[in-house]
Amino acid sequence: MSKIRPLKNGTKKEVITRKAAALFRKKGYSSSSMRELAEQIGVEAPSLYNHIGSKAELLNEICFTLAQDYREHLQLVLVSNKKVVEKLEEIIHFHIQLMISSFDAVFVVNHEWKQLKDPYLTEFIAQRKNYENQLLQLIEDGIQKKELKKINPYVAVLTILSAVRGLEIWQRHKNNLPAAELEYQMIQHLLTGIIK
Amino acid sequence: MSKIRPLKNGTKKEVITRKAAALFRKKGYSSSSMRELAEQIGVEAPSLYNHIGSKAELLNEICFTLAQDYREHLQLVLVSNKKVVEKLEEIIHFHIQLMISSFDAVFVVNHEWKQLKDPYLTEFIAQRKNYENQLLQLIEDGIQKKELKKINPYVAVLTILSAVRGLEIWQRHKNNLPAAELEYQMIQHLLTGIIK
DNA sequence: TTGAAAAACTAATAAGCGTTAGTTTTGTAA
DNA sequence: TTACAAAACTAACGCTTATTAGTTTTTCAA
Repeated sequence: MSKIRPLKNGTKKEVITRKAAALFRKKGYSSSSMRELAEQIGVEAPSLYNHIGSKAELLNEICFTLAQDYREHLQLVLVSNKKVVEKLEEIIHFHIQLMISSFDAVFVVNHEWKQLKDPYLTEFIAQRKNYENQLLQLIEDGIQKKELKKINPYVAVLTILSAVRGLEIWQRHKNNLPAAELEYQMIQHLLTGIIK
Repeated sequence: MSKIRPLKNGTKKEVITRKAAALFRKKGYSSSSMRELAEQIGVEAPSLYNHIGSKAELLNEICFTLAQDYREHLQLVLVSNKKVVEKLEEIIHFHIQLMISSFDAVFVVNHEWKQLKDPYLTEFIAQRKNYENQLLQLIEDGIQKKELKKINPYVAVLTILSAVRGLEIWQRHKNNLPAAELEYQMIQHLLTGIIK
């Protein structure tokens, strides 16, 4: 067999991680075997261990790399001088873009984070809770500034996060609907409702 | 060990299925072992097979029992003489109620349906597609009757289904927010938006 | 061309899996 | 009390798992 060929600008470990994300998405983390992952790459399973430490490490990598993307973007938006509604639009936009550009990873993080082992599991939950809390504050800010209705901020965060998360279904369906149109429609729905 | 005691109005198989749903929710289907399930019930693993056929059968049972609940309720709502908006409210209401009354099962169906084996997997996907299509028609009906804005019906269905599905997070957080309040707020958000 | 490092290979291990076989215990009705 | 059926038990099978050990091949710079 030939050696694992790294893509341009990608270490071998990154290639393995990317393929792992794709496999984990299709079959789930626990149902994916290292043998199967190796086969996807064109190598025998033990060869993977020249580049990675363990199967669990792959999941850690996938989860925390993506979590950092989310956190960094949120910080950027929050410190900007925009209106609350514009900030919300930007956040939703980013979630949709990430769903498109990193579908496998987004899906795996959403579905398989529970398979993380401590201390990673605890850390992941803490980071996510923090993200939710920052969104909560943003919504409360919008209500206080009278940009938003007097809604329950917790439910608003829940609804928005759930909706963007649900985009995986749209991705899965390989729909004809273009991303820009989807994004516009979903933002409209979440911000202004559907009743005439 | 003592025999498996059926609850009032519950066969032994139902007890096992209920415990399985709880275990599958906490650990995922593939990461749950029959030995662990047996331990939860207070019995040795092989004893389970006096009551069930296989591990896969448990997942089938969980998925299709719940799917039938959804389908039956949708039929009931669709044939009623209500306005489209009222029908939507009722559907959202039912999803929330089911999330409360059958949290384990709802969660397992949402997360583990992929682990179904054919022909059950194919049948499940078909049923879900059918459910989505009926919702789509309802939304289109609402637009035509000018009850709803001229939105993209597909995105509306996606957003609504995703939002109610995301209620698992609310359930998980063991929040103080009462179900009735959550339900009212979420319906308001989904139907009328959050912008003032 | 050589030599060292990187990365592939084969073989194997220990643990865990769902499940079956065969046996013993338990519950119940006659 | 007896007898039958239900349901528990122990032991084990065949398979898959992630991972390690040890060896060979490949790559690449000197």
